[in-house]
Amino acid sequence: MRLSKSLVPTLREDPADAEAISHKLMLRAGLVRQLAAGIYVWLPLGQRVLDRINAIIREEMNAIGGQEMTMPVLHPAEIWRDSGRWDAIGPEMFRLKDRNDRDMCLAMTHEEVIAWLAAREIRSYRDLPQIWYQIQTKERDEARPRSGVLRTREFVMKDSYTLDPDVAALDRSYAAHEAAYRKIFDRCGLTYRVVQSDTGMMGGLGAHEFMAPSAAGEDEIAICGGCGYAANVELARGVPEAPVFPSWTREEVATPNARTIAEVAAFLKIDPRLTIKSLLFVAPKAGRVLVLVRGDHNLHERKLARALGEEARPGHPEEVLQHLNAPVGSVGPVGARVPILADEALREGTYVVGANREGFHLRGVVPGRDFQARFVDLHAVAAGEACGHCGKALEVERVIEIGNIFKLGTKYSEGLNAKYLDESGQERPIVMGSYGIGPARIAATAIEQGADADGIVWPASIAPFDVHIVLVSLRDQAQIAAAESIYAACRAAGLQALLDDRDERPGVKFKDADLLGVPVRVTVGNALAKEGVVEVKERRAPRREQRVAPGAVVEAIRALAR
RNA sequence: CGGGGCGUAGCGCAGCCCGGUAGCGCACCGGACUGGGGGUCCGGUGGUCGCAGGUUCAAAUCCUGUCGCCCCGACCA
Repeated sequence: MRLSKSLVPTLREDPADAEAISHKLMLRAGLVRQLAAGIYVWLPLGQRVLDRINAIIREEMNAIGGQEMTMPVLHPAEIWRDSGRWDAIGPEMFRLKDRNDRDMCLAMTHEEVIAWLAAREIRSYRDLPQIWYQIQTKERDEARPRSGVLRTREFVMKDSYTLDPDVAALDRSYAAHEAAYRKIFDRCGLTYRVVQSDTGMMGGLGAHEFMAPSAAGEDEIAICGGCGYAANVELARGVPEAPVFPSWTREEVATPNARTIAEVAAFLKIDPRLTIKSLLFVAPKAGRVLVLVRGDHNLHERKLARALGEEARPGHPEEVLQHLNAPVGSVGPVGARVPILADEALREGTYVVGANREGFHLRGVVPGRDFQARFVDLHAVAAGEACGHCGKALEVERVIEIGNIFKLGTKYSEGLNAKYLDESGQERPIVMGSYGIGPARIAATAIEQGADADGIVWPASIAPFDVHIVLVSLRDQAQIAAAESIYAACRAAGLQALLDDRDERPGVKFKDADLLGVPVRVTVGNALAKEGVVEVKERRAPRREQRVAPGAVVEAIRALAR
């Protein structure tokens, strides 16, 4: 590709709207442009990166027997009603009506279509297993699109779906996907971990996520250096260190104007770990619940939802006053006339809690003796807590979710009547799995993990080009001739080549070359006239460089790649 | 949905508090010089100041409403 004739709109300055490194660089390097919140145009260079990522995905999916297909983006409501998700999903689904006033929606994902198709085409155990996949656009009206292409409302996703006769076969399909995913992310040059993840409110038989460490990530995982335990913090259990409990006798103490844990602890001159945080939640079915975590801990609302079996919302201050007869800052479990859910860290010990009386707390409260509660894991795991398996300290790391694998089970096959006849002629539901990868997230993650102060540093496997040829001066006929011959030679050798043949000053060209991050740069400049050589230099530190005759460039590039 | 911030030329920003000719840098166009890390000089093009109302002799500036975008949180089956 010739830069002089291409749309590669590089930006000298950071765009005002971008925060994440990958977001800034994808805009500056001319990979993408934003059309609206969470909706992006992929420009030619960005498209090339996506194409290479998708090619890798296709190879590895085909290698485990995956069959690619194309599915509709526009769906009838009917199949979503059959699975129960038409009503279960809220405003995140784009909904519309056709000219005959029929309910339609835009595809957020394709379990329903797969199950619909399986219901029609799969009859016998002889038809199983199957792996079907697609690389297609999905639409989700995200509450908050953010971080460039990391979280968008319209995005391309590789989704595959497995159809198996039973759970044992599902386990094999699942393992095949995990192995394929490792190959895909390895080939894309990413650093990542595989962690246990939440199966969510919709159930499922198990799930893992592929998580790439990055400051731009939206998720956190807990990892153990000792035994290798790794899980999303939505799920991760840590054992916090217990404080030394004083031998308090139970008594009411005045705590004027002390409402927050920090204020109460400071006023009583005690460790915040000796206090209990009491939060009123309201759930649709369970009703009001008082939720307790240790003073220094934060409630993880996802864990609460799992414990309750439904989503709960924090109670309003008026509700707290009405049901507990105390303002928010003085609420506690003793004498509370609502069910109590307490974090496991509170099983042992003696604590300070709100007295349900404004301006007072109770000191010396013993869970189990002074109030009854159901104990479950509720607190968000923090770095330094002990691993539940081996006792070593856990680390907490910010990550980007680049892929997930999920054992669905029979939820969708039952809803959409996808059944088969087994060897004994018995009708049974197909057991499904679903497996996603976000190609745009792979691109953004590669930038997050590889970029330096000068710009993008692409992994060679997914770079938009293999070689970036900088023709320094258009006024030197010898340079032009050499650059053209190198460009032709690279292409003949099967290398994707970008030729910077713009009439720009050298500094501009070098800056742009660094910004674009193509793995190898070939500079055709002064050294040609002086010494008859061009420079072949790698983008990634330590930026090794070779000076070779124009005819030896392809060989030199190959040598650098080794 | 809650909290915060921002909409002024293609991009990055100043001007707004205190109403009175719409500015700067980069980019772009023409010219000259220059030519290995975003070069210099000269001359230009380009803006209904997000939109709609209102106040005023006069609104980018004050008031009301509205739309859009970003960040934090909630949400992400």
